[in-house]
Amino acid sequence: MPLSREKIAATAIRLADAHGLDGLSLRKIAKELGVGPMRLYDYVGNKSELLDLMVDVVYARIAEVGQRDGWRATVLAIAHATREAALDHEWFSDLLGGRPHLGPHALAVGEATAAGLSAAPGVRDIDDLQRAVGALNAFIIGAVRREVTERRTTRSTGTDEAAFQASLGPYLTRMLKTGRYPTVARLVIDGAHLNAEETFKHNLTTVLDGITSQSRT
Amino acid sequence: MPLSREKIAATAIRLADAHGLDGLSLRKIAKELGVGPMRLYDYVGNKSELLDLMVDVVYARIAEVGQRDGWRATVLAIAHATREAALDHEWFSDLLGGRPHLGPHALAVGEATAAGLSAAPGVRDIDDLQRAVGALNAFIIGAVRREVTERRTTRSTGTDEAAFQASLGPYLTRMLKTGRYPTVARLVIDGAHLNAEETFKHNLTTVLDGITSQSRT
DNA sequence: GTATCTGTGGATACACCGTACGCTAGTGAG
DNA sequence: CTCACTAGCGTACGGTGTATCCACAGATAC
Repeated sequence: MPLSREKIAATAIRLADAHGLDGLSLRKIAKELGVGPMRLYDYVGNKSELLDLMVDVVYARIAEVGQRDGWRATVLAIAHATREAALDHEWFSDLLGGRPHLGPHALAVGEATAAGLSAAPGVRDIDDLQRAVGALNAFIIGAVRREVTERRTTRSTGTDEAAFQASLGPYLTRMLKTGRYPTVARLVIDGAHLNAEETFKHNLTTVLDGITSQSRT
Repeated sequence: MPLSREKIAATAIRLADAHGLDGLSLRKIAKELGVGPMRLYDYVGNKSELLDLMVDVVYARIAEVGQRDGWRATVLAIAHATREAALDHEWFSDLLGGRPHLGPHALAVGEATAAGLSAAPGVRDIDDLQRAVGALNAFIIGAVRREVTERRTTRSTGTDEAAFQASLGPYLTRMLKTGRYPTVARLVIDGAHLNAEETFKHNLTTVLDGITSQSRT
């Protein structure tokens, strides 16, 4: 059985997609590949390195969005591709931002993002660019993390109102009845369940508008 | 030895502060408290519940910022308190956003944030509020996660330029020499190391400005 | 006083994890 | 043929979360 980093990573991704990071172990990967667990160490130094490799494989997909017409379209495309990738590989959102991502594809995505933002109005010098990259990446990391968490919660509590009421609902209902959280109550009770993709897009635009309207502080 | 959830959580927080979440185990907590590990299960259902409890203890501290004059000052204070808490308890940034945080203190912080934002210009109805809360929380989660990651990286690679050059630097230098990442290279080589607190504040302002300048879409 | 029951808490065990290390078999060179 | 090296597997170690059982002490009933 010939092995390679790519093959190990692909198997790991498949297992993580199916079972999450908690369900991913080197033994399981090895078993899936029909080899002994220690074989994997010929190709990856340790589990952490394997996780980094998996992240970079996902970044390879994000990097495929390519150049768009104009900085804004480019940055938007990258952000949306990141979100799509995280929804397809939910474990990615658990890892995103948790370590420096320096694989070749992560660097390529970082380059495309930074190059795009460097052309944005409001970004006048290297400091501006650093702040803008930071703001955008912070938003993306946080937004996909929250969205994946919400999907997982919905999945584990049921996808309809009745199932929610049966599990998390009683506790939350009891807390909201205290009257201590009126705005949260309004959000939970009255809040339409906004379309996630449109929310992401809207808030991404909010952040970009904030970046482009920045005056020198 | 009388136990309580509070005592267990406080011990867990102390251990996690010292050793990170990877260095936290129920056995170690139990040992620190001088009891058998299974004793903890009289007070917390499982490890996951303990982590949620720890998160809510940190939120109790964030909730202490109290009301400020005006929505903006309130929201800024909460965001800064969240960052401070995450810097004091770095494991908090690993958990933030990864599960719904519904403890009483987390709800209190959520309430203060939402109530503040509901008074912001640009937030006209419940949908606007939901999007604004989402954008702000996404930013905060992402920003503290990135900042803590950067601190950890700096700590593990050394705090000066020579140590960085000795560890991560060779790989990154080699990658940047390829010429494939010119903007990233500029950021790494020319980029001043911006003050983290000021960057957070600046970018937080950017997001809030984006929120308040939103026209109906 | 003795016997029995109940509750508390520790000990043991299980299934699993990442990774160190040793051993064996096969292959190639001399 | 013998020896050395390499590839790969098996075993082991120290650790994890959590299930389960047992012993002991105290309380209660007779």
